[in-house]
Amino acid sequence: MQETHDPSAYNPSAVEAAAQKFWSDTHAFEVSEDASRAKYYCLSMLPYPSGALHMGHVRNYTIGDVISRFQRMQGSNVLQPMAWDAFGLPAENAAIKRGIPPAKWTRENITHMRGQLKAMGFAIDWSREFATCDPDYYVHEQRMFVRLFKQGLVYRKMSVVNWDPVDQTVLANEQVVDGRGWRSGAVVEKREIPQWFLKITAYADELLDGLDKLPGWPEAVKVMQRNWLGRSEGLEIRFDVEDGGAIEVFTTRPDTLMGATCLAIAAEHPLAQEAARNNPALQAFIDECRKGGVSEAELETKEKRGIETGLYALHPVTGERVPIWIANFVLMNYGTGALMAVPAHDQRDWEFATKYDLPIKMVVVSDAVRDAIRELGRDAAENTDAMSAALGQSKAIDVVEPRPAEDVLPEFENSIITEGPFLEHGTLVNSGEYDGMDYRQAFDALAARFEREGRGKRQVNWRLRDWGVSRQRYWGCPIPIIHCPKCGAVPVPEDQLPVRLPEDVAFSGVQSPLKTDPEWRKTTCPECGGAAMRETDTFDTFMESSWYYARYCSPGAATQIDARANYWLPVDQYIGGIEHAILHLLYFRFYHKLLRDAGLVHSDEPATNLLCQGMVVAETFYRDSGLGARDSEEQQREWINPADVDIQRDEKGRVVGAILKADGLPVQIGATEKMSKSKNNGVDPQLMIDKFGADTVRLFSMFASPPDQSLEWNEAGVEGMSRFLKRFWRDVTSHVAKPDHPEFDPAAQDATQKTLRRQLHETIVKVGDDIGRRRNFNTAIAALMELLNALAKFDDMSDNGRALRHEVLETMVLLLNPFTPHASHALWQALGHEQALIEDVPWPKADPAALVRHSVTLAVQVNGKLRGTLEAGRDATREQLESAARALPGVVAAVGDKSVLKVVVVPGRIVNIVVG
RNA sequence: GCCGAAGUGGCGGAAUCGGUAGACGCAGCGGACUCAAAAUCCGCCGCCCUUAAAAGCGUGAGAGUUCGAGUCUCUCCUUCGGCACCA
Repeated sequence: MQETHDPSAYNPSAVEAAAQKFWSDTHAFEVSEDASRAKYYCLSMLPYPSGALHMGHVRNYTIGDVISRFQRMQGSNVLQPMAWDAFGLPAENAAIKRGIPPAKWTRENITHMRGQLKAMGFAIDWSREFATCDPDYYVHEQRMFVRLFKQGLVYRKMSVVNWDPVDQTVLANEQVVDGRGWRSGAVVEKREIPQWFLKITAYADELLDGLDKLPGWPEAVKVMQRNWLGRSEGLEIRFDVEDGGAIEVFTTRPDTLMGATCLAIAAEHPLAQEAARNNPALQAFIDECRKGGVSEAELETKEKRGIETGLYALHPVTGERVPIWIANFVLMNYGTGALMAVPAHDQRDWEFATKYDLPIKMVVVSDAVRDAIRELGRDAAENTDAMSAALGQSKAIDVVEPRPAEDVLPEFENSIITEGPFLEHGTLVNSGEYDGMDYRQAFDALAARFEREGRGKRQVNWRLRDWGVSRQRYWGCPIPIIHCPKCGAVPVPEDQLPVRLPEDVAFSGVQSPLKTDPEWRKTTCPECGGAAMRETDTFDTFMESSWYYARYCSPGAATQIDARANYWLPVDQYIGGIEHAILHLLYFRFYHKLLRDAGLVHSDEPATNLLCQGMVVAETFYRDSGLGARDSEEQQREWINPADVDIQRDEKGRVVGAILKADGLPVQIGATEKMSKSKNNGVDPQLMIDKFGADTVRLFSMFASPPDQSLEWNEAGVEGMSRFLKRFWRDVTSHVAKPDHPEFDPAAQDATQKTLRRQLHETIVKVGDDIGRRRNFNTAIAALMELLNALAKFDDMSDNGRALRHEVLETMVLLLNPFTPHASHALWQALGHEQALIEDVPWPKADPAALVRHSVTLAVQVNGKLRGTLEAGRDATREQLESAARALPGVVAAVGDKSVLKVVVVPGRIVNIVVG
């Protein structure tokens, strides 16, 4: 390589190795509690050790590192830790595929990926590292579970899972593809098995209210969590069943009760089971409902189907007979597993009623319809137009002929809705004594009535369900429970924890070794001493990732966490993928409240600021592989890695095609998608580090897009970053090679020097604001590039000019440090500093005198269109600005002989002349 | 199906509080240097019409609010993330 011939050229691998060695030798990132300094806890979501670092990791941890190093330069005591989310399904899959035990596979991956993270130069305190599969870690999780068990926050109940009837195993939702098991291809069934649950619903109110105390979290995440929690106020109402028994329904719209034309119950509802006993058609329908997976996406996109049971309930107000149906869209685990269908006022009920020809009865109307009805009551014939208009608004039928109100009204009330339901709140009609009431009045009146009659009550329902933590898998934390035939489920006593997961197992099949090994589970009951069996299920891996952030703060503690945690917590900045917006971040918040209620932490929320990064995407390329036409589109394509493709362009630079480097023949260009194995569009960070150096990779991943948007990997763009760094390196090294110069003298500066120095100090302000407040790293880097471009045009070799160049370069080394810490470390030394940059060199401060501007450029518009610009003093009056604007040639031409109607003057920004 | 987000030049993106649309980078084009290439440096670069200038058009589509809309409101389209056992 040419660089090696020029000693002043930038050599990233040598620069980075030297900087990393220095940081490691000086333990630069190992921190401890120090009450005299402001703490800053910067946390990135811990990686799953899948084998190798991917670009998503690079992006995530670079964001965290930029913020960490920036905060350190602000004088904070910064903690940035790292660990491994080591339990999980992929290790089992790898074990099946390659015959390696999950523990071995996982630990080898960790070793490899740790080396890759170190090569990126992240300012991580490695002394706090752990893996969640370490018994030293999960023992605390087991203890916590036992404590919660004793507090009644843990319970066991039957719960539905995906069952593969061929492999005889439980499948994760991910392993169900189009309703079939991914390995066996068998149609998946729903099966109920006993599982352990954590009572997260006991904290539902607090999880909801807490969102209002998190101004540093993205609004989108808070909205998603709010909707997920799904608090709704309604009425629980009992419908008596004609031949005995009763069905409880929950509704948020009791005002539509008179419009209920059917009850729908879940297939798993006891009444459905009962009705099917002597009815083969019902049983067949229920069996049909058992087919397919349990994921909500699958259930909700299924065709809405139902079957009449032949049973009738009695309407709680009118006493009318209401048919009872079994419907596949009623969820047994939400509300009561039964609902009243009001087709006129609910989208799904409307579709169901239309499909099965059930009556649709309108009982709520809009204000416009209400007014029309009132008008009609006075004089029907003359108000048909108003009626039509109102009916149109409520999507109801047309009224053709003027007719008396007494004819029109009943028809209107019963016939509504050829297009769809009326979903808004309104005024009740066709509801007997409740006619004329609004939503709130009807709600209160019916609630009072049912509470008096003992037929119903006000009820707050949540969409949130308790957290099912049982997994029928091997590679996870064992659930510390012993099943005794006499004493039932008994928690493992403290002194017998941890229940260790055996790691030296033969893992060849789909079954968990814990379940197939007849010896492992044998134990004695802690209560009666009799023979008993261990629980063979393991925890959901979200259990481990729900409290790791707290463990970092108490390395080596004998308890789960100790007092040191309250120095660091809450996390000041949490960073991770937007895909974790709901589940992980909700469990994370929940577990923090559990730790708080155990007296271990003092805060209510685990993290004050949250940044959700977007995905890393890349172009895809493929060839049709010519398999059979019956195969799906995906299977017919052979995906080609972007590294193996050359792009072809026309003379304007537009992409016209792509060819495979190997054979020179064309390939198809696909969509730009998330990097994945299946689309073969992943770019290996290691190759990029080897080719360009970690600083360039860091710089590009921060420059290509703002952190919350998706990032498109593009190697030509990486080369651009490499050019910038090389240029900067050369500028600094050639500057320091020249003779010394005196201090910069502001009193002696000329106009060009003043302009450059103002840009320098504006850049200090902007970069600090972009990193510290806006978290827009791309624009911070753009501003630094602009400054370097300006410096390239500055060829002043006078003493003052050289002194200013020194100030610019030295400041840029510091401003770039969060992004390119290795190069900055080396260049700081090159600039002659004894002290290493990491040894708490502070962030530069802008000089207010350098920032002063004496004039501003204003845009001048005529009727909102730009017709010129105006250079004006900061203190110019509105009148001065207006007359100067009106004198501009472009303005004179645009105004012509039209009359000026209005002039809008916004000092410092714009003059807009409105003519007519 | 439900919840959330995003759509701006050939491409990634900028425009921070409703005030000059396209900063910065990539790609492309032209030039300098070189025996030549690479690297580097300089210049041009939204579309349309044009010798040029000027005008006109332009932020997914359609409407609205405003002196002024990429930005606010409504409707729609497309793409992406999540949907409780992938992590």
